[in-house]
Parts: sequence; C-alpha cells; structure tokens
Amino acid sequence: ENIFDRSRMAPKTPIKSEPVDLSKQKACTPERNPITPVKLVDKPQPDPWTPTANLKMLVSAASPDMRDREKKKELFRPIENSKQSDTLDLLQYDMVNDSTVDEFEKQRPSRKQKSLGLLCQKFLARYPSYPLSTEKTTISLDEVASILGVERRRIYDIVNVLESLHLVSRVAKNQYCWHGRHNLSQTLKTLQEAGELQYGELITFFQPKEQDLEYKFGERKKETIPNSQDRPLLDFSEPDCTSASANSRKDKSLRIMSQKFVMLFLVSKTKIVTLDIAAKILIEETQDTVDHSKFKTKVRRLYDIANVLTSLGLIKKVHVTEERGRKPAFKWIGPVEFPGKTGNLDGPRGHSPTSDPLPGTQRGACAPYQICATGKQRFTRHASFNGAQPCEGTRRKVSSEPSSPHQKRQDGYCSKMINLAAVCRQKIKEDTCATQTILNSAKNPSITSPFSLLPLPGDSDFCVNPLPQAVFPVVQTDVPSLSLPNGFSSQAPHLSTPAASKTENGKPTLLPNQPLLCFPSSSLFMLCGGLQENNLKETLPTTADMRNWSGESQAAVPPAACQKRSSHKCASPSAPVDDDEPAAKKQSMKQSDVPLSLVLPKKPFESPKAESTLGHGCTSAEHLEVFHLDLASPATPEAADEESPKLLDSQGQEKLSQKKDPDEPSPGKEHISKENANQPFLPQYLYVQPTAGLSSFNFLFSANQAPGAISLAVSQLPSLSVPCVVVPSAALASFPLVCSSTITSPLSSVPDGSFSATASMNFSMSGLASTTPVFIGTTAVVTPKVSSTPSVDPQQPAHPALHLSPGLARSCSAVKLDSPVCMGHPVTLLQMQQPSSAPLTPKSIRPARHEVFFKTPGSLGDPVAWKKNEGNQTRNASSVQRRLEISSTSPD
DNA sequence: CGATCCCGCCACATT
DNA sequence: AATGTGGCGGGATCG
Repeated sequence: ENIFDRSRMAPKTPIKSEPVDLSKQKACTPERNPITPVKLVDKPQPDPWTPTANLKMLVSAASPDMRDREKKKELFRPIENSKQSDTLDLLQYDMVNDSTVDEFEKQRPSRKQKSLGLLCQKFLARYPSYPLSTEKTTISLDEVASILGVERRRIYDIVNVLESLHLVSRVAKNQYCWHGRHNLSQTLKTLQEAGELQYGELITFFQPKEQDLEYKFGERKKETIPNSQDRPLLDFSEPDCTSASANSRKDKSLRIMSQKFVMLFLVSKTKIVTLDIAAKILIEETQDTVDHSKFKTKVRRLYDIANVLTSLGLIKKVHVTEERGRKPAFKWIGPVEFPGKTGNLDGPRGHSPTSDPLPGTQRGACAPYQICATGKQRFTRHASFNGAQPCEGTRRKVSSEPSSPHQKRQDGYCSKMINLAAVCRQKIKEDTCATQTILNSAKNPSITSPFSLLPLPGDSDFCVNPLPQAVFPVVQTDVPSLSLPNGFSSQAPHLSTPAASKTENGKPTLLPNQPLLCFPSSSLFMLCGGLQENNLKETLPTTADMRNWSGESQAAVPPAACQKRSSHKCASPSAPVDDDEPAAKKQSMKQSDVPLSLVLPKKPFESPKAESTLGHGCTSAEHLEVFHLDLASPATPEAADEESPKLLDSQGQEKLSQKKDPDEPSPGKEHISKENANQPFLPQYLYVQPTAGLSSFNFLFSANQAPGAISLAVSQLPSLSVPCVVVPSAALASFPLVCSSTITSPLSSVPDGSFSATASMNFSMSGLASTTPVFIGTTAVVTPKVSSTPSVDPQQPAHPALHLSPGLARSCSAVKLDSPVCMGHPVTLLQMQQPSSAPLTPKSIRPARHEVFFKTPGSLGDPVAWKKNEGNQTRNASSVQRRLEISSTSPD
C-alpha cells in the first residue's frame, strides 16, 4: 500500500531521506510555493484520476459519501487535478496495475488512505528536502489543507511534529516556513544530547523489557498540574516576538512529545522504543497518575507522531516480543551519528554558508545549525531544550507581559527527573509504592515548575514575578540539606533559617539556611547534584547552542519572562556558584563508583559507597548534564569558566567551609580525569534503596550537590556519606512540599552549614499526588559579597533573574532576590509519583542496571565533547565537573 | 479483540 | 467575537 501511495505522492522527491536529491530539490523548489499548483511534481493526488475514473464514478454513485468526498477534493484542488492528471496518470498506471483492487480502495477511502502518515507524505512531497537557502518556502496551512483535501486540524498534527524537528517553523498565523532537512541532523543531535541528559541511559533499560510495568500508577491522582512539566525541548517560538508568550497553552504537547519521543530513540541503544514505554515516560512527566485513559490518550498521540516520523523516514514500525507478547514498537532508522556540530546536515549542499535554513529572519546570528536560530527572533523561538518551565502556561497569563516571549520553555527538568525516576522505576519495578524523587541540584531552576506544584496560594503569579531573580543559582552544588518534612513543612515556608539537618534517619533537620525539601511520601528520590551549569554552558557549543538558545532567549526575554529559566542565568551572575561542590565532588568522584550508578541495594545505607562518603553516590554526570543542559543554557555559561569557578570558590568555599576546591582549574585534577572535564555538571546520584528500614525512602542524591549540602548531610548522615537523606516516607507524606530556602539569609547567616549559597532545591513532584508536593526552595543566597564575581555575564543580562521557588519567593519575598547576588543553585527534586508504574523492588534493582541507568561519566563526556566549543578548555577545567567525573571511567 | 488512529468537538489562545 | 490552535477521546477500522 505504502508503495502505492508513495509512488503517487512522491514521485518527485523521494521522501525519505536522502539528501541526495538536491538536484531534484531544485527542481522542486519552484514548487515550493504553496500557491502554485504543484503540478510539476504532482503531488500525489489521491485519486488516480484517469485510470480509475470510471470506477470512481461508479463508486461514488454507490456511496454518497464518497461522492462528497470527491467533490471536496475537487473543490480543493480543482486545478491541480486537472493538470496533474496527466502526469499522474503515468504514475498511477503503474500503480494501478499493480493492484487492481487498489482502485477500489482508493476510491473508497479506506482509512489507510486517509492516514496521517500518508497525508504527511503528501505534505512532504510538496517541499524539497533540502531547499535552497535562498528560497524560503512558506506554507499556508489553509492552502495545504485544501490541497491535500483534509481538514486543517490534520495539518496541525503534521506541522507540529515537523516543527519539533525544525523542519518547519511557524512564521505567523497560519503560516509556516519550510526549512527542509538541512538542520535535521543538528536538531537530532541536539535532541540526542538533551535526551541523554534527560533520559540518559535509562532507556536502555526499558527497551525491551520493562514493559511489564503497567502503569498503574498510583492511585493518586491528581492531575493537577497539568502542564507543569512540559517543556519544549526545543522550541521555537514564533517569529514574532510579540507573541512570544504565546506558547503557552499546554505548550504544544504534541511538539514536546514529539521531541521527547525522538529523544528516546536517540538515547536508546537499541533504537527501538515501544509505545507503551514511551507513553509511560512521557506521561509521567506530565502527570502522574496515569490513568489508564491517559495512557491511552498518550499512546494515541504517539501514533500520530509516529506516523509523521515514519513518513520522514526516521522510524519504522516493528514489534518487540517480550514476555508478555509482542508489543508495538518503533525503530529508529534515521541517522544516528551526527556530525559535529552543526552544520552539516545531511545533505547536500548543506546549506551553504549563506543559506540559512532558517526562515529568515535573522540569519546571521544563528548558525545554520542552530535550530533555534531559525527563529526569527531569538527570543521567540529558540529552543530550549532544557528546561522549560512547566508552569508557564497557566501562569503566563498572569505575568502577562506582552513582551516576554518566552516564558514557556523552561520547564523542564523536572519532568526529566521525573522521567528518570519513572524509568527507573520501571526498571526497577518493584515496589509499588515507592516513588522516586530526584533532585537536581542545580539546574533547572526553571524546571521545576514548581510553582505549579506549589500549593502556594499565590502561585499564579508565581514565580515569575517574584522570583525572577533567581534564586537558583544553579550551581551545582547546592543542595544542602534536605530537610524533611515533618516538622518542617510548616516551617519550611518560612524557613529560611533553620537549617535543619537531617539526621540520618530521616530525620531531617533543618539546616540552616538550607532550604527544605519535603518529600512526599514517595519512596524514592533521586537527588542530583548540581551541575554546574557553568561549565556546561560554556562548554558546549553545540549543545551550547541549545542552551544558548534558551539562554539567549532568556536573555532576550525580559527577565520576568524568563523567570524560571532565568534563574539559571541568574545564578551565574551572581555567583553563586559556589556550590559546587568542591569537596563533595571530589569525594564523589573518588568514589568512583559508578558514576551515576545507583546504589541500590538493599542495604542502602550501608552501602559503602555511599559512605564512602564521598559523595559518591554516584556521580554521574550525565544526569546532571541533563539538567545542566537545561540549566546550562540559561545559566551560566557565561559565567565562563573562570567565573564560575571563582564564584564557586569564593562563595562557596568561603562560605562553605568545606569547599575544597574551589578551584579547579586544573583540569586534570584528580578525579577529573574522565572525560568530562568539560562537562559541567555531573550529576551524581545516590540512590538509596529503600530496603529494609528505609523502605520508605529512596533518594538519589547527587553527589555533586553542593558541597555544603553534602557536608551537612554527611555529617549527619552517618551511613550515607552521600548527601542523601532519608526521610521516612511517612513523615514526608504529610507534607506535600516544602520549600525552604534560605534565600534570604544570605550566606552570612549561615555560611557554613548551609551551603553556601544556595542551594536551592526544587522538587517537583509532579507526580505526587496531589499537587502539593513540591518544591523547594532554595536559596540562594548570595551574598553581596560575592559580588566579586558577580560579574555579570555579558550575556546574561544582568539580571540574575532567577527563579526562586515560588514558595521561597514568597516566603522570602522579602528576600533579596533582587539583590544582585542571587545565587543559588537550585536543586531540583523530582518526585515521581508514579506509583503506579512500577514500583520498585529492591530486588530488582541491581547494580548493573544501575549503571545502565546512569551513565557513566564517560558517557557523559561524550556529550560534552560534542559541545565543542571553544572554550572548552576552561570549561573542562571546571573543577567541579572533573570531580564529578571521577567516578566513572572516562569514556574513552 | 486488540491495535490503530480518524474525526471532529471543544477549550484555550490570539487577533 | 471571530478565528486560529491543538488537546483529547469516542468510536470506527484494521489485522
């Protein structure tokens, strides 16, 4: 069938892949104009006019429906039809001959004929895969819809997916700009990188197996927070700046889903992703509870996306047979390796330098590859992989600023975290109850969409306004201690001060300054250490792009708008860096264990590793990276190597007592070895399994986290050296969220204990049951002192905008967010609520897996490497990263 | 009967 | 308010 269709459709361009077509393309180019009837190429008309005309007639006569349909078609493209027919005929003939029956079918529009995939092929056939740079093809949705004979709604489905891959970009209302595949590889690369961060190797787990889990998720439901987490990975906004804000509405989940879906493939070792797994992963992000219906809906959407991707020749359908039987799945058949950066493209000519894929607007700035660039305005568009913020959608209204174009985007990390968690779970499967949470240290400020989560009353405004500054510094480190819940919760809000320290058992104590975190009942948490965004940012060029995008966008955007994201940036400026982690990291590094690996065990506590103290937990950069990415973008890149470190040092160290090393300059440092030097962030996690005693909680912590945090933790936690804290779930349960942040108090207040600056944490619990859970604050504190570093990044606008956690913000409102200094690193915590899905059982978990789960540092490195960029060196240098890296082996 | 997924209602966003 | 967008899920088709 396909063939058949194809022939029609694509007579001209081979849709699939091939760059080769250039020649054709050119030919095609003329077509591009939407306006013009495509005759040359002929697009595929559905009906074979000539050959079967008679039949049709008959058919139509027979069925009124058909007839109508026919009419419509005619109406739509009368012109074409007539003309085309000639050309088509030939083609058709062939086809027809092949299958006589087809004729009927054709006529009778079987469902297949109307399939989205076919429609997409037709759509794609109209445009050259590699359009000349010079030309810009604009696509009018109405026009295309009529030409193809479908409702506009269907076109949206296609365009949204294509947009997610940057094959097109929205220019205006009803108008899209066709870019072709020139940037496809870049986009994929970006997605791959982002995907690694987000999903890391989780995927591998899934892959085949895991399905088992059903998603049962917990029963909690709460969907509340609907969007919170989505973020477009890359998004583009519209050209018009004005609208920037526009994105909100649910944020185009289709677009986001599409990117995430692609990411899964890119990250997957097998390159095969089953629908159910993808659905689960995607779901969790969004929400938790996955009811069955939701799952179903998600799957439906995935089919839509898959159809388009299939038409693009990026995936193909396959079945995987597992225990349960065979499941539908898709295999990635597109490019796997991407050239370095940029550019390249698959194709052909690549866009010559001159050409821009992008629509237009700006060309210059953006490199071709940058996807974002395309965007016309930077702001509007850009993609930010990372973090998007979830909340925005709703919020945005509040803010309403016209200008801010983007708000949206941020988001995300949380979701990632969530995803990870989810994934983990799945893998793990086990415990039903457990939930995982992940913390990120830094990065994502935005991510979190905490707001949404937050119960706080005011949210609406949330963050945006309030926090702009950013609380989050993002720095790696940060996470100080977590406090738990119980008591705190109440406090938390206020919190700043108290620090609680946690005790080992779950007792959380407050740490001074530290922000509090509450965990919901969930069982597992992952904490990720901070990553340094800085590095990342800087480092990655390519990736950087992404980041930049986001970053840029942010920059562009009004601070407010940025809010969340901004936070990242903010951090940088302020200096917050500190966190990093020096010491901690080192430790962690030392640990070497697996970097990310989790520790699992049943005995978690004991796990030596953890104890080892150091942070080990695992550090794995990867995760962090992921986060970082997001963060990064915003954050600090600017910071530039130097700064960041410095910042860190100064602040962090100073403040923190511990810090050891602020420096880090040397790349080599000890641990660092691994690849990553560059990597900015390494995430480290500690995973504690809940086993026995712990059953209730599991955390992953990132080692990185702020030193401070660690330190605290460490001390407190006996067993775990890691920063992990255990909290009894029960206790936690009660609180939904917590925030604490110390924001206010600047370092001064509590220097040491607290992390230095900031550590803000965010948790997003998206899933958590109720909405409540959530977030955390952080603190960032920055001292003015710090200022030294404060340098503002040039890039970054000065504003430190950061996001504070909402809660914090409020609570702290007073706080100085404003102050220039803000810094905090945000940490994000995610919780997974997903109970349903797979509970984890301790048993299931194995180290091996762990590894899988998390990438080794080495792996991380790679991505990093990608980053390319000039500045790598420095970046690399960042001590933090290095440290982190330590643990695992270097990729090489 | 489960896998697919078309179709189009309808909410939300933008104009 | 009109129109653009796009979530969403009922229920038809396919296999």
